[in-house]
Amino acid sequence: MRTGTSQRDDQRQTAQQRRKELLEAADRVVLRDGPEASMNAIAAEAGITKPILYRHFGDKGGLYRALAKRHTDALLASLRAALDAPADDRRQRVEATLDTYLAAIEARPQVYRFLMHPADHGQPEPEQGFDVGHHSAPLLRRLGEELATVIAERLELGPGGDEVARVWGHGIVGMMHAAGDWWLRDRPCARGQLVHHLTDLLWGGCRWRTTGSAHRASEAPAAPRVRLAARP
Amino acid sequence: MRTGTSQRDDQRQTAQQRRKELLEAADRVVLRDGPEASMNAIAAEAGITKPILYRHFGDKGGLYRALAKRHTDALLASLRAALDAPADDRRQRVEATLDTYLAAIEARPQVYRFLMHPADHGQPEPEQGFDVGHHSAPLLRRLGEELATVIAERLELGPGGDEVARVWGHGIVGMMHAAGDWWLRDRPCARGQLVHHLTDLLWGGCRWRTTGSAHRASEAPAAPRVRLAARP
DNA sequence: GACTGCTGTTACCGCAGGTAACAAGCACGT
DNA sequence: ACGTGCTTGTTACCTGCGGTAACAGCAGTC
Repeated sequence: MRTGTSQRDDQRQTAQQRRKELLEAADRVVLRDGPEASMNAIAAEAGITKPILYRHFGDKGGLYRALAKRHTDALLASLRAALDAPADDRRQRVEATLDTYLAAIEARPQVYRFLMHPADHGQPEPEQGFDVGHHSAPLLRRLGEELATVIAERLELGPGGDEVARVWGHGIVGMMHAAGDWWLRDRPCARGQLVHHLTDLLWGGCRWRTTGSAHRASEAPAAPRVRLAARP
Repeated sequence: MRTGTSQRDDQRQTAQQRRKELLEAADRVVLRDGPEASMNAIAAEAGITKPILYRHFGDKGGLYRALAKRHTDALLASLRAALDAPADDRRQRVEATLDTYLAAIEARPQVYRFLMHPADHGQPEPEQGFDVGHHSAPLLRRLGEELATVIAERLELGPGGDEVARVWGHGIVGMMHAAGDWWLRDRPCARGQLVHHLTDLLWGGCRWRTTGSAHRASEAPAAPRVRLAARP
């Protein structure tokens, strides 16, 4: 066994390499055909047959998990960078982070679709694909938890602050996701606009400026004006 | 054959009635077996066979769409009620709405799972089910648009306000959804707590109280203290 | 040469969604 | 009475998917 560098290591290395190749092939297929790509298609793209895929990744979930991890890690890294980047104030940092996320999903919507809605049962029905929906994906969880720790670090929330931070983390991530998802489809405005609107919301936008129809006019003390005019 | 209950009566019923019965049967199955219920199972529960289901609903998506519409409409109605209910201030109304949503998904998680993540491929793997995710479902879109109109009505946002309202609508709904999804699984706190934390967030919570680690200490002017201690 | 561990294959299973094709009951217009 | 047509139901099948034997080569090691 232990003789020299050995065949075992070589084998493992080639196995890793092979795995990487397979992942890249899978990536290509998923990006081309969408998340509903079949194992057969992926195997064909890789120039092999199904059982090999299963030997490497166990089952379809395993493959998709591995595939998702790469993209998730990449996205998370850039988000962390934006979150840690120097900025004049927190608002700028928040805007930068939101913008990073939105830029990512804008640049590679296919990847985004795969990470978020991998179960879309194909686009044979380009109509009002009801899809019966699907749900939020572990990526969102990871993002939520990640953001929660950052919030807990950065804001001093006192006792019970961890709980608050987690709620806020998941809430903010959900806001970002839903708004991004909707924006990506309807494209109602420029990215920068969306970022500003979302930051306004996070900055308590829906707190001020009540209309007369509400019971008490304004409970906002010295409300810092909401910015909503179009910006250059 | 196998008249079972009452074939004669069934025969007399109109297509609409039959459809309703089928939907109710499907509902039962989905609530029992989860969203991955097969057409065969649903047909069996209804005491008939597959082709009939297909005649009534076209395909599985049609059935699920019809099924989802009922629950969606119901949920939406109660949300609208909460949103329109009399309250002392807007914060109370927001809290009531959030609480209504969370109470609904808490009371009937199966329905919620069906509406939001109907594609969950079963729970044969209670482990770290990566699931590869799924996505947000039209219900969220509908909620987002709905809330957007309410926001546009209730807050006077000036020119371009409709755009802001839509962004906020979808953002808030996403926040609610993601936080609820996470909360429903981890149950880290009582529902009321979650509601308060989320409202704090919406009220601009993440704006104040920066820690020293950040670059500039505090840009919050006369920060109204964030409420986060446990409340009765 | 026998053994091991990897690569790869073909051929199959079970089950899902979905679709003929055909059989029965009832309502008619003649 | 009769056929015609509609609806409701059936059985039996197709396709394609995820997943799994079982077997065939081809290293290097003892």
